[in-house]
Amino acid sequence: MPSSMTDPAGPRATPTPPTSAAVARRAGVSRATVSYVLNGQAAGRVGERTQAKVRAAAEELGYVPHAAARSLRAGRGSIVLLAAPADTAPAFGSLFTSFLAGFQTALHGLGYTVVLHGAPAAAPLAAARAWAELRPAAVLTLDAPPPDAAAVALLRRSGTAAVLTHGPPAAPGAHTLLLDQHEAGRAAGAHLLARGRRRIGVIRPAEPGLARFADPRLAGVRSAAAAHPDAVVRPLDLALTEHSAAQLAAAWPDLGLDAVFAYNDEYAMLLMRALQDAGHALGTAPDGIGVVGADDLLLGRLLRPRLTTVRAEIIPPERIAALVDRLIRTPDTAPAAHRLGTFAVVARDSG
Amino acid sequence: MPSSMTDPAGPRATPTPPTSAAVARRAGVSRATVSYVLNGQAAGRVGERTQAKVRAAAEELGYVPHAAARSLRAGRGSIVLLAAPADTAPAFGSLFTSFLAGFQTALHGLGYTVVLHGAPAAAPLAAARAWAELRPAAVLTLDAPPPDAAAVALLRRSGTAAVLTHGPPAAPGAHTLLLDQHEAGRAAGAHLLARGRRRIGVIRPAEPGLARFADPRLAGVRSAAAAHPDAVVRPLDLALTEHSAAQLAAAWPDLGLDAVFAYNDEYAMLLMRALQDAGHALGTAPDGIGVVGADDLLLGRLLRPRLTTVRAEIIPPERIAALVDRLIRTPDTAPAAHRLGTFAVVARDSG
DNA sequence: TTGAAAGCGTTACCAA
DNA sequence: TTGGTAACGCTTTCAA
Repeated sequence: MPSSMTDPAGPRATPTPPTSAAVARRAGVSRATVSYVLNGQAAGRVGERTQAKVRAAAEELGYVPHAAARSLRAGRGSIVLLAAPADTAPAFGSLFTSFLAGFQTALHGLGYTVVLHGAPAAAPLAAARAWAELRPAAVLTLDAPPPDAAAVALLRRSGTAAVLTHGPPAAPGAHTLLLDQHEAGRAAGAHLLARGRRRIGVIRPAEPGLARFADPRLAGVRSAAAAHPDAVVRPLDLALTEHSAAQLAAAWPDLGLDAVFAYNDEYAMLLMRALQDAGHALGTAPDGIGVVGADDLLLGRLLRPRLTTVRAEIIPPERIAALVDRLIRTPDTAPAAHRLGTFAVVARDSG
Repeated sequence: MPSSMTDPAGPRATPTPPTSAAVARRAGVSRATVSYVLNGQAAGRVGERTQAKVRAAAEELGYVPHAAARSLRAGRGSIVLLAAPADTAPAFGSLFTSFLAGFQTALHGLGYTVVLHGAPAAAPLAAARAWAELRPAAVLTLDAPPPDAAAVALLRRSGTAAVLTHGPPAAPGAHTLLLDQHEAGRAAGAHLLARGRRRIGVIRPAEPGLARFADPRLAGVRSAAAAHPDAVVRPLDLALTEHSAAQLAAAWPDLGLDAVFAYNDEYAMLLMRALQDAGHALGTAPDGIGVVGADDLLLGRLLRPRLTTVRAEIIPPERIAALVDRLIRTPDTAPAAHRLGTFAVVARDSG
């Protein structure tokens, strides 16, 4: 049976993938020469004819260098590890997806490989150990709780040049990418107060992963209200279901509130529908309930009244990628906080 | 200066992270013994006292094994590479985010590491080469266009046990995870036709990455309409902006349509709002325009009329992870198509 | 212009 | 019960 015969089941997994040694053998040169040619270090060292032979041999064999072997030898890897457990992703929502895509592409352009690690949030130290096995150049956690001092120390000692967390809070020894949710609440609260609202409800989503964002937002509203002696702030629990929203709407008259900060645009839409179905007026209508969402989704502009919302102005993922790259190159940079963005109110008709 | 003094700038990156050799030296044993102890192969080979010494030394040094060195030695890696370029993620939407989280967690539980590779969709062969450098156990592309025969062959030869693509179409030599968009269109079309609609518009999103899903959906509606000689199907271009929707709504009377399949719930919401603002009735109202969306988002239940939608019943990510694991273990399984799920209409009031 | 050899961190075989 | 040693695939210094 001729070896050139095609396997009808398609290409099979070769027991041993081609190595640079195989290329060298086929081209009749040494492994060193192969390395020089294939890494562009051949100028003035290897003859033209030899280079051509090497390239041809590599091509014919379908040779692809082995990244692990290379970085083992080089002593430094090019992995940027993104730690984002399963229950975090929904919390970040569609913003997360698009951020991830841009961030990933930017890092790729800088020569890094992004590894997504969805460790089921175990003990911080155990998680850090699992990450450290990959010898990442940088670790970026979107996780809560953030790594503690011991976890950061373990990573640093195992060669991780930069550890970044998404905060607040700040993790000791790590850089912090700061997006202050408190500020979102403060902006929403200040806006409603300036519009004359004084009895403000604040939605606390029932989804557990969101408490991390919701609590500081509530505190932000409270801090805005502190300037007005007659202002009242009241937390309201709400799950992302029609049933939960109907319950809240039914209880509304007893709450005596004139406005609500709905955590985000989706909760806002859900609540607005339930309030309207229960016969309440919204926005600037007489006795209308003021509603403010967050995230500035398209749907907010399609609602009636149009939804006032708090928008996060996030710095572009390319800049964050560049920051990570810089921190990797200067591993001894003192840990600091880096502002990820700010919040601004987009005023429409609902509040 | 005592070496136990804490560095005020936090733990610094050690020039050389601790290796198993360092642990051996500290414990006064050989590297082999360390390996046995730390991998649980020590039963009946290494004395209790020695084991304790080794563990203590590893702990004190903060030793963490080097995954790349390990898999180099083992000859097989545990990476599952997920190829999803930046412009694909938005196309999959929030469904993608939640799928990704579940899939990732499931694979992690099976001992794999998920690597996200957002190669800016270059030539298929170049992309395959970049993937092959990581020597992944499996490659799963969500990418369009799918890898061609040469790309698949390159991966297989470099040791990738399983290559999976998301289709249709099927890629030669690769397994296919099948989610037939044609069926979604057929289901929507059949539903509208059964409700007596005959002049059906089909939204074609302007976003380029979506054509891949939109075109088969359109074809599906057409195939459903083929059974009705008097049925008309007409593609309608729409971007995800209020302006674009307003344009389409303004042109509506000239189109002479009585129903529309809006690609998904977001486009449906956008279009419904624009049609309502232009004075058109929707759903079962007299002369109401029938609207069908897709994805069964919460927002569809909040619209008025409530949105009829096509829902994908996707098999759970754990099952897909198990499939990938099985294919890795039996690398010579003949390429086949695996159904990812089916589509069903959720009938509400809009169409 | 090319090749030989060392070494990155691991594990597994074989000898002591 | 333990240790020496080779090998995984690659790059780079040094010598020819």
